[in-house]
Amino acid sequence: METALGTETGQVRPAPTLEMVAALAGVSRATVSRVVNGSTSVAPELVHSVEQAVRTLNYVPNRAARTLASRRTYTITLLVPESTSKVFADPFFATVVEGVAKYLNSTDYMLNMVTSSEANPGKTQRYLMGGNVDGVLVVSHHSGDHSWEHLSDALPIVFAGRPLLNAADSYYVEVDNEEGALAAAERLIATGRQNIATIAGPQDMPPGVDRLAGWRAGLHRAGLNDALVEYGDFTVASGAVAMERLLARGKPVDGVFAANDQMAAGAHAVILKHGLRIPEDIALVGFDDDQFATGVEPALTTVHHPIAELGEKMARMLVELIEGRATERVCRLPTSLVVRESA
Amino acid sequence: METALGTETGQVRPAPTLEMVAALAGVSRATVSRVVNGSTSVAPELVHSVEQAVRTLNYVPNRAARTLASRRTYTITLLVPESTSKVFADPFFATVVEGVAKYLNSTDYMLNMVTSSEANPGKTQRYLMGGNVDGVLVVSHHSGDHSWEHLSDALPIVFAGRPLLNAADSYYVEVDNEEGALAAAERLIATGRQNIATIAGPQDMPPGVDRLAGWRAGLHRAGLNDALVEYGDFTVASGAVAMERLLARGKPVDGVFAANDQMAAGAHAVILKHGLRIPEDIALVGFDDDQFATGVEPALTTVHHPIAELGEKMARMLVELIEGRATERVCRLPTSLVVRESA
DNA sequence: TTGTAAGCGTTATCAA
DNA sequence: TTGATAACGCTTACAA
Repeated sequence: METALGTETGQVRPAPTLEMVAALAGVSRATVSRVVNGSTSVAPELVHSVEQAVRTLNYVPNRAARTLASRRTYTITLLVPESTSKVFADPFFATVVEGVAKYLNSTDYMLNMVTSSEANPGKTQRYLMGGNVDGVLVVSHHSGDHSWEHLSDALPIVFAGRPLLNAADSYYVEVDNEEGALAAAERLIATGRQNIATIAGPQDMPPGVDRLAGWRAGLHRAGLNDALVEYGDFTVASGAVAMERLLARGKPVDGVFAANDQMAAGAHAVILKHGLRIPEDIALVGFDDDQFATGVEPALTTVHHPIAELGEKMARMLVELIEGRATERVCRLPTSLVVRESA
Repeated sequence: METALGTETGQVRPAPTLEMVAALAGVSRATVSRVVNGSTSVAPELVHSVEQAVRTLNYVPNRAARTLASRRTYTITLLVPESTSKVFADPFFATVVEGVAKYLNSTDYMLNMVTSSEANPGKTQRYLMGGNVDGVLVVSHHSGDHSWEHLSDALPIVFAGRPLLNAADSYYVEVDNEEGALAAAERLIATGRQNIATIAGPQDMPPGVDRLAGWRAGLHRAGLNDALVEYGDFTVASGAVAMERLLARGKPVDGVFAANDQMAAGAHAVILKHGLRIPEDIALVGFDDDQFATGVEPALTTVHHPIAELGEKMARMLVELIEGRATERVCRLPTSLVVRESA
């Protein structure tokens, strides 16, 4: 019968086992295991014949058996905070995953995604703590969810971005926000601006804090006043509102650094709406170098945020942690200024 | 020493085993296993005491052991075609994943992502065929990559969208493209349009074909001429070009159905550029209901494509297949017309 | 309905 | 350097 029953879909031939390889190569299973795992202490000729056997049998080790015996899973979990069920649509998240996947592809580790489900809050926890995973990657961009920071007691774990809590003993990768913001301020200064404002991000998020600090540092170096500060929440709308407030102060403004491109885009629209020119009247620099930077006209000069690299680096650090190799606890990725038309 | 060496980060207490549960509950391991797996033939009181023990021990089954013994992995792979390393940034893909993850969260299955790496073409294949996975989900949106269609001989596999090859014996979920396009045409007709054009998608992709057919069906029912057809490749730019050609024909056009919102957005810009009004002079209907539909002004009337549901349904079908429960071979999701301003 | 015991395919320990 | 052999934690006949 040609129904939809899945019964017939199982593997046709059972996968070859280590034992079959051993038989074919005329050695013990232990030796095959050694060869497969790259142990050095095997005679070259045996290595050769084992490899031969592996190839002709098309042998591939059974992960479950290997995990059971070695107590290593070769699995890395990407933990997706439930808060945003829309995370996947977030280009930041997507790009981090891309980087993670890219690096992991060069290793033996598999990536598995778990979204901590609202339906079953403890399930994720038990899964992670239950020895089903070698390590965890946490990506909670611009979010207040820090519920997983304690996990690090039980499992190697690397965060995307400096965690709010326990930053002192967490492993994480972040972009050098302060340096990037400094470069942005310096660009504004280099183009001759004297009255430079910033639209800062939330001060309860590390990127918000660091980017403001970088901007301040730049202005101080040039001996400029750093009083022109308005705050937003990283959304386009908040950037527009902040820009309106900046203009409403009645003080001269000829340069603005927005702490991300979305807020810059909001400011951008407001500036034009007021009949001012970019960059002639007001120069504008953003941060992130995402689609919002090129989605406006004139396009934004901005600070490039190497997101895919961040993902790659996270994965690399986690693997090093898992394998007990020394690794730095925090990695700060360099930024670069992308000069377009707005400044 | 407080170095970065991962050695110290392992689990503190070893996870409780089935055997410990059995001891605590005063039954055999077999009985615990039966209870944990929901087997019916266990005395209620034993069920109770086992569940109690499970809870107090916070027992969670070891996946590797379970897999090894049962030869079932409880793992589903999301296969990401290598062609696009940027898939993750594709909102279609992201939304499908969201739906998949949502459904899988209600099951025992874990989701694991593999991007078939260019570096190691056979690796993915061996992994999938090596009994490491119970089933595969393939998402290759708008892509010509059909390299995995043969996998279905060895493994349950469900496709997102009707596969180009072997559609007759593949399992897949697709939106009802034809019905959606028909509804779009009918909307145009209902608003009194007489000269209705379409910007069709590539005719070597099922959605391209089906949406054109649906549009034709609508026009035929109303006794209208279906000669106004131009083709695009689902990009904004191609939509603009197609619209220019439509206008250049010199024939009256008062309604346009674009086979996706991106092409509609391209057409949208061209129509306005020609000094024509939307919808007064030309009514415009898109397909997909994505960000491009609301990103233009006036916003697009369009056909809603339930992408997250598509992901959910795919996962559900795959699990049914894996577990040998009957499931339909193809699922066609209904669409709905979203009326905004453009028609 | 319950328990016993034999695997499942590796890795790891320990002798040789 | 190599090979027996005992785990690893669970499922599943088969017996009771």
